[in-house]
Amino acid sequence: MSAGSSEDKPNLRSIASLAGVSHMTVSRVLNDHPNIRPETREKVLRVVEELNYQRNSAARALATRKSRRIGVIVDRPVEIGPDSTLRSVEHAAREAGYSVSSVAASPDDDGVRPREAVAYLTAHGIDALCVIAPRASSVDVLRELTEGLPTLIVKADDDANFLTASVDQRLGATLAVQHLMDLGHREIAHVAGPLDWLDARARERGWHAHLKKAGLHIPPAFVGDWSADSGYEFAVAFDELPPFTAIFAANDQMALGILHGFRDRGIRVPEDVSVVGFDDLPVSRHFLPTLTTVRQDFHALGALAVEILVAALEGGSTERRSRIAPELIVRESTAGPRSM
Amino acid sequence: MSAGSSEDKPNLRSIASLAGVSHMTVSRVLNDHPNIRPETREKVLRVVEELNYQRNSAARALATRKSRRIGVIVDRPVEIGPDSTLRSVEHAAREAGYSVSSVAASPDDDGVRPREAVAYLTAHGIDALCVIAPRASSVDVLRELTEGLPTLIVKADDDANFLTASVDQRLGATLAVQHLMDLGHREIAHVAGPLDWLDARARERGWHAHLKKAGLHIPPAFVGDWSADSGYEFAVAFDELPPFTAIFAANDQMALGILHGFRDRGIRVPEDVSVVGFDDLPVSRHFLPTLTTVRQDFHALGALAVEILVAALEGGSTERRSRIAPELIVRESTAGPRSM
DNA sequence: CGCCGTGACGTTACCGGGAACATAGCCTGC
DNA sequence: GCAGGCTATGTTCCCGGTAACGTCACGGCG
Repeated sequence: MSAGSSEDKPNLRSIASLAGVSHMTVSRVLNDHPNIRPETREKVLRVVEELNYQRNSAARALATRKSRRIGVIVDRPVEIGPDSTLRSVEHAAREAGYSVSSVAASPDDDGVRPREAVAYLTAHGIDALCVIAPRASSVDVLRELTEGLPTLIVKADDDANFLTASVDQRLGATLAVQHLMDLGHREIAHVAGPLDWLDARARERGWHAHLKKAGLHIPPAFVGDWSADSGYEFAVAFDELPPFTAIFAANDQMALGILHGFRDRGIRVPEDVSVVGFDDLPVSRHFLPTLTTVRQDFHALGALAVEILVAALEGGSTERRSRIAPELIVRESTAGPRSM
Repeated sequence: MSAGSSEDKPNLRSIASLAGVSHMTVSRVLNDHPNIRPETREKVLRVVEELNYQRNSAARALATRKSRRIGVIVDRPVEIGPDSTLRSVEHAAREAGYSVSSVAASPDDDGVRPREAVAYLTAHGIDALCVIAPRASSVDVLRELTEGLPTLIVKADDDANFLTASVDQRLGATLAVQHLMDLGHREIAHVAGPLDWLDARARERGWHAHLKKAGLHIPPAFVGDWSADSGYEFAVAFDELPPFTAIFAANDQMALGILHGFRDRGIRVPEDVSVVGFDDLPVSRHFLPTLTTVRQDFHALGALAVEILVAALEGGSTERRSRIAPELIVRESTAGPRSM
């Protein structure tokens, strides 16, 4: 907004001169030192605000000999979904001589708030950004926030603003639906994730498109929230046999909830209804019945993301996107339809 | 080992003077510049080696204007076990104005190698260290590696060298065993995690001690590897009804594998055998049967760990350790013994 | 034989903050 | 009326690296 003022990032000195004080005064204001006149403080803070100044954490760390960073060692993390992608991003980054700072959604809030997350990360100094399991709304916000910051988003669609890498979600959905069709199912429902999530959307579209191509009836998708609880809720909504013979669930957790809900309703899987999940969690092969699902190679995905990012950072960015093929894993939860 | 040489950490200049060159030459050697005579390079590297010199990443970042750090945003991570502790450590650290660098075991290797992990973390500059889900052997190695680095280990026993925080594992085991005893069980088996893991050991000891206190028979514990697969293997080892009426599994994943294995063997849960898990994963309430388990508040644990660490870093370390109480969650997988 | 290019370093000036010390105005007390 | 002590601010130097440029010896060449 402000007419082309600063070429480079502002620093202590530049705001000091704009505020008409010395850089130490600015430093003191920022560090909440006492003995600063309120009016001076305000004057400084106004300039800080206006230039959107952020302290350089490296310089600070150098001067104070404190990094304000805590190292964490986690032995035997559980490898599930986006978490395992993060794990392998960290691993691959470490191999490439990079370190990783991550911001994850906590169970309390309703997802990461991209604005805060980016602010936090850039404040601590990053050369590149990687976004895992994004929502469409987040991507829109990121578009403006990541100006000049090499950014990779784990999503399938190409994007002029971002690097991308992904497992082919539509293909995964197609594999699941095709498997059910091969078994003879013609009424195939879908329990989707929240459709603001790109992965949820891609899986829903894959399901929809493949049914359409086969000329089958397309029921409305039920939209869950990724949790097993939401799968359970879906399943217990049917007193009698439901109006379909198979379900494609957008992830394994919801599929598990469905198995549970159906059992509570006396609906048998796979005799009455077949269920397919998505992800192939390490535990899914032990669900009862064991779960037919679409395996994603999260590990390869994380490694690929880092490879692309590092290439963009260091070399002439060769590839801007890449896609990994998922794989159908057939287990007990799917069989021919009851009417056969 | 080397007789008290350096007071402070070595830096480029100190190496340079010891090697009889200028600091720029050292810098060039370290950065693999051409135009360095092999003998000079070796001379420098020898000193670097001897002083165990590590570049200061903050200074480097300041000079190069590159942090070699990748920011990652993960939306909707799965909240399971140690992973969720890490999540809340990150969250709490962020709130306290700290950032986090983590090293996690990857599925390929056999756990984090503490020496490499600490080297990596210190190379990137950390003020403190937090170790989650540690093995006894790791703790021993860390003892010598973390000299002068405030370190918190998530473990129950007090330790003169480290800060500690934990969920009370023995109490958790006691709750599980007591619950089974209350139901009338007198033959209570245990499927343990690898006993090098402190948590596994604490749970095994809790089980053992509580059986002993009640004067019950103490069968040898079966040692799994935390995975559902290992629980399955345990369960399918019995053709007939097993020689116990209840099992306390050291985590929910192994419990799930046990449920699966018993179903494959035609052993009913809870009619033939009761099963109790540990952790209360979000999915455990949807296992079939739904799993009775011991809930750990991983979130509180992570927050507590950071609180203690930050207190140690900033204030006069008030508390050096703290313990959180677990909670028994009763579901379908436990009932009175078959002989009743 | 003097010129110039190049290899192998050394010197100096930064990067962007903060600690320590210096300074200038003002109030207080004797 | 002035020493002494605050308060609010400025100066200088330093943190530990790296970039840019300077220096010096050596060797080929016209």
